[in-house]
Amino acid sequence: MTGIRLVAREAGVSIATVSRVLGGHPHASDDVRRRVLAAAERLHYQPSAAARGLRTTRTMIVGVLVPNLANPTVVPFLRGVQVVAQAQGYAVLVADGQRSAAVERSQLDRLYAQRVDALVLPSPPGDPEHLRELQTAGLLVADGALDAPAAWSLSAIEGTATGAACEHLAALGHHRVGFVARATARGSTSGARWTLVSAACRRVGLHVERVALGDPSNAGSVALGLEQALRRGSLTALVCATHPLAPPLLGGLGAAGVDLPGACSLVVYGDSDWAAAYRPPLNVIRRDLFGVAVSVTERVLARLAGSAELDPFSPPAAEYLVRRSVAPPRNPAPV
Amino acid sequence: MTGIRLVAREAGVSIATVSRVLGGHPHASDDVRRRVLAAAERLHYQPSAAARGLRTTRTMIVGVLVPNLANPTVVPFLRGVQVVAQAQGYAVLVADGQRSAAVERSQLDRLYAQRVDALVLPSPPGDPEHLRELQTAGLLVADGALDAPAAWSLSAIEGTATGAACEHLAALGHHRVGFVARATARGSTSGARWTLVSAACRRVGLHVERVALGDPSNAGSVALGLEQALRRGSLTALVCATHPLAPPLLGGLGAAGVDLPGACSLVVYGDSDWAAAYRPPLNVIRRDLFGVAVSVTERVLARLAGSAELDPFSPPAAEYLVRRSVAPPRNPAPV
DNA sequence: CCTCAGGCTGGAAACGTTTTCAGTTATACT
DNA sequence: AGTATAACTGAAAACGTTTCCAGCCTGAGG
Repeated sequence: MTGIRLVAREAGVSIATVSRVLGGHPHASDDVRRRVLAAAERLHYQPSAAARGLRTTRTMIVGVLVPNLANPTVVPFLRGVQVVAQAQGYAVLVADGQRSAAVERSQLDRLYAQRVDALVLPSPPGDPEHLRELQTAGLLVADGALDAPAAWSLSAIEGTATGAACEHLAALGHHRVGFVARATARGSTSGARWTLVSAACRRVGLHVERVALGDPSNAGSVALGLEQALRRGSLTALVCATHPLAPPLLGGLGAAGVDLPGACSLVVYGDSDWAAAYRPPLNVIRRDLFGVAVSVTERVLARLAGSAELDPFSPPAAEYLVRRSVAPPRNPAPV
Repeated sequence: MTGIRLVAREAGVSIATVSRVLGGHPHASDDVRRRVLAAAERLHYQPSAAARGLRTTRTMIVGVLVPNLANPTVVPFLRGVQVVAQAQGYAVLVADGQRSAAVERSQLDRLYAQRVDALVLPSPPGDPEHLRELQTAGLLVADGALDAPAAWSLSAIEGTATGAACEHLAALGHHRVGFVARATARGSTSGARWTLVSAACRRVGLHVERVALGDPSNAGSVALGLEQALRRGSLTALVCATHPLAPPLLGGLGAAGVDLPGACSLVVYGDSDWAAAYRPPLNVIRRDLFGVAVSVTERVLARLAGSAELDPFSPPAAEYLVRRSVAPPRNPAPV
């Protein structure tokens, strides 16, 4: 004898009654209600989510699939999902794509097998086709995750901020800037940003070239590579393609003895507490990922609750924050 | 007609057979096996985890309860749990205590309701009693989460590293150090570390006093408070109680124009990429939270799989990493 | 040719809920 | 007082699996 049946016996009623009073449904005499509540309390009864889910086809779980948990950037997003899910009584199942489209697919399948009530993603998945299949199979997918080219694309979100940053650089007299990304830039993010940056630079008459960061775990090699790149390209400013790349980049700069922002200005994509506290405080292009997660999750849960169709969500634009890591170049090139 | 039944019809067999071949059980003719596999594939069949869990009493979910998701410290832990869980076919349910014992309790209940196969925590919960109840109710709790006073306590893990840091400070000629924590130090972590630090300081003959960091979001006020505290106490070194506190602390130091490490040395609890790349690189006391998460999760899953009882796990000791944020005091106090 | 064994297969129960439907009792009218 | 209505309660079905058990069929050995 287990679960609800045990409570029923303890309270001297039927399981139907127990279910009703615990479910807050009407039609239960005060006497019975008291007895049931007491019994449930005494037995520490917690209805099995599996059984309930089976019956109701509602699991009260929202799934999150992140491309790569090792990237701290996703944490604010995760937290945003957490707070609204938790507030509305949902649990959160986190799956990690581990940078691999294959892993991502298998995780998607797992999420689907768990019949999560809704799925939210911080960015479009590597394999949109697969996701679309699951969606037609009934998976409720949050806003935008499928429509990369639309409002969600980085170009829409980070376009103007990127433009502002490049204008800033140009206005101060910079002429040649480097775009720092991993040597093997497999992330779609880096790629999209490269497009953004090169377009913006062209617009304001800045020369831009890619600078590969070697093995980020080896400060010495990073320093060497960086130094050469700066000299060879006579670059006076750097744009860091992703936030996690900033620490190794800064480490390399430090090891190479490059003065920041004197010898080289820096703008990095993504913000964080430490970026604001760095010496000098870093100029960044910031997205409010927490806010986005909150809105998106709220919206998908509302849709789940059957609220009317809402107009498509457009995430807030990123902003360019000027702090102290950008300065005029030491030797302005002649016009 | 749904789920397995649909597949069964499509393949022209009974649901029992479908279940068997999909479950990899023996006794299935090649012909049937092929048909079933094909049908399952065609229909994108994914068994409902709820139904399966109901029947097998295994949910293939491991729960993680973190005290506060906003603290980036937990991310490596989370990731550790993720990689081993994922590798062994488990999904991960993340619950956030949001710094509140009450929330934590309700989240624990939710986790229990979901019948997670195992629960792992980065640190003992605020209300061990409640957890213990759930444990007797059948929740499998990972190593150590319940026995705060034993091997898991911070004093066991961070004791010697703390000692090393204090000795280092003393050896360089420091006499008076400040312990920086939030004004309202509600976290048990800060408290435990204060005990640790004051004991270690006493042992090596260092004076130590608490320094409250005002509102971390206001760099000006932090700077002011810090400056006063340093002067009034004639402190020449600071220990930062928690990692998330370091950025505001550094920001304040910067705003106050305090030279690091010239005018003031600094040791912070917890490590991260940026701490190593800071200028100067920070001396830290580091725990390998990722490694701990991996071991702990592996162990609890092994236990779940019915492997023999293992000897209790003792997490690896923290280490004191000396980088460049500690230097001799500018004006060594007279002996 | 008959029997027996053993490999395959299907029927049906069970897992713990929620919910419908019908039944029972009490209450309020006429 | 009789009846209709409402309030409350319980029996039972259903959700989608897994698994036990029994039955069937095939092949082999006598």
